[in-house]
Amino acid sequence: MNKNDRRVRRTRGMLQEALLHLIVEKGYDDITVQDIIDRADVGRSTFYFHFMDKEDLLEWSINQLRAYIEMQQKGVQPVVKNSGEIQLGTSMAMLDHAKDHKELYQAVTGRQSGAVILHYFKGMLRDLFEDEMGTVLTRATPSLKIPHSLAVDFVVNTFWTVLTWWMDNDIPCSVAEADKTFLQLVHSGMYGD
Amino acid sequence: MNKNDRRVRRTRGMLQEALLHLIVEKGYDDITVQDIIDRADVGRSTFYFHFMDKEDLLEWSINQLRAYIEMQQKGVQPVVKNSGEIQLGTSMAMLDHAKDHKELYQAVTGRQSGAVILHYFKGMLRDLFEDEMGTVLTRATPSLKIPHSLAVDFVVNTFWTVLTWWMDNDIPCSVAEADKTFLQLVHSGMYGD
DNA sequence: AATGTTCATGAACACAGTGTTCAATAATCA
DNA sequence: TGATTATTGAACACTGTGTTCATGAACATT
Repeated sequence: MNKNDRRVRRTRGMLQEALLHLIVEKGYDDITVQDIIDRADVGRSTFYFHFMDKEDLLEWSINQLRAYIEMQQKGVQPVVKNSGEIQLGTSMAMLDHAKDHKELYQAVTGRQSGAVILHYFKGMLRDLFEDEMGTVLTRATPSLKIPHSLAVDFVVNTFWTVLTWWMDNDIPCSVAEADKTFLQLVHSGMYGD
Repeated sequence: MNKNDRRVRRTRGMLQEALLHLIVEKGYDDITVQDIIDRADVGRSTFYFHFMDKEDLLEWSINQLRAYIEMQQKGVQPVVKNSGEIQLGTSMAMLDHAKDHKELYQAVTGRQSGAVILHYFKGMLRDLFEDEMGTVLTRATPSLKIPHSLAVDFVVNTFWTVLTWWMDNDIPCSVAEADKTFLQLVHSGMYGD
């Protein structure tokens, strides 16, 4: 299968678009392969020619997003200011993207979501944050008390918490403010500083 | 349907036990109703006489757990020490329970889990923590910068992070130490204090 | 111990969704 | 243009769901 064939690009594009729209409409878990091919107007056998199943299509779609975020993220170098404040590219890039695709992110962070989609999404976040933290953490603080793996999990889950909260409540809160809240929680918790 | 009928208690008990064992064996999502009734050795129609579906049985089971934890938790009053340290009953009670049912908690926190089970589990955590925090937060700090709903989410997710990390890595770390780590992250983040 | 009530059983059923196969057709590439 | 490669749709076997119903078993009560 030649991925540069115009037909292939077209088919995969339509399937991905159908998936994303359906996630917004009914949540990932309730989607059936039938729904996807109906919406994309693609033959059943065609779907299985490209992807093993629904999950395979999701994984591919998430990887497309990952590539995009990685591109955006490279613009912002992770920084540790003198004041102790941290700045990360990943969180800003993700929040920006979330702002531009609010419906999708509301669906992914909301109750309608699914275990699988969460798994892949958080997996992506983990990779992205771990990259940056490798740089920041060693530079910023040899005095970190908790294990590295727990630190990464903590950052990922705190980001997820803020993202979910930001998406759920229609709060007139800018990307910068959301990012600041995230960094504050990670850095100093609810009371520290 | 009389819930005190010995037959009812027996049937529901067998179904719950089957569910929990199957969660450990293959993860919630992969379980079918067929699996449950096979393992419980209960008729198909009997299952549907008691529960609407797999999810209904799960919800009932989680509520059983909630009742148990609430009982345990009441032993420990939430405290704010002079040093600023916090002490919560919920986290200790949960960690204790997790220690005694490690296989189950590993299955629930692990990759094999499911969206539905996470939803109910975190819902339970949210209720329990919110109760305690209503007391602690108002008493401890009028200077909390983030909204209350975000604070509760943050506590729940941070607890989930620590619990998951504790279950995943077979670290020889006591309940008290895990609880301390959790409280530190919530209170002061990774760097604060 | 007998009785009326309630629960448990298992087989049968219609239904929805999955993933595969195959021969025919249409679009693409070079 | 001709060879290649993707797409199509219908048919198929399969797995699991949730319901129904007549029969049998366990229960509480007197």
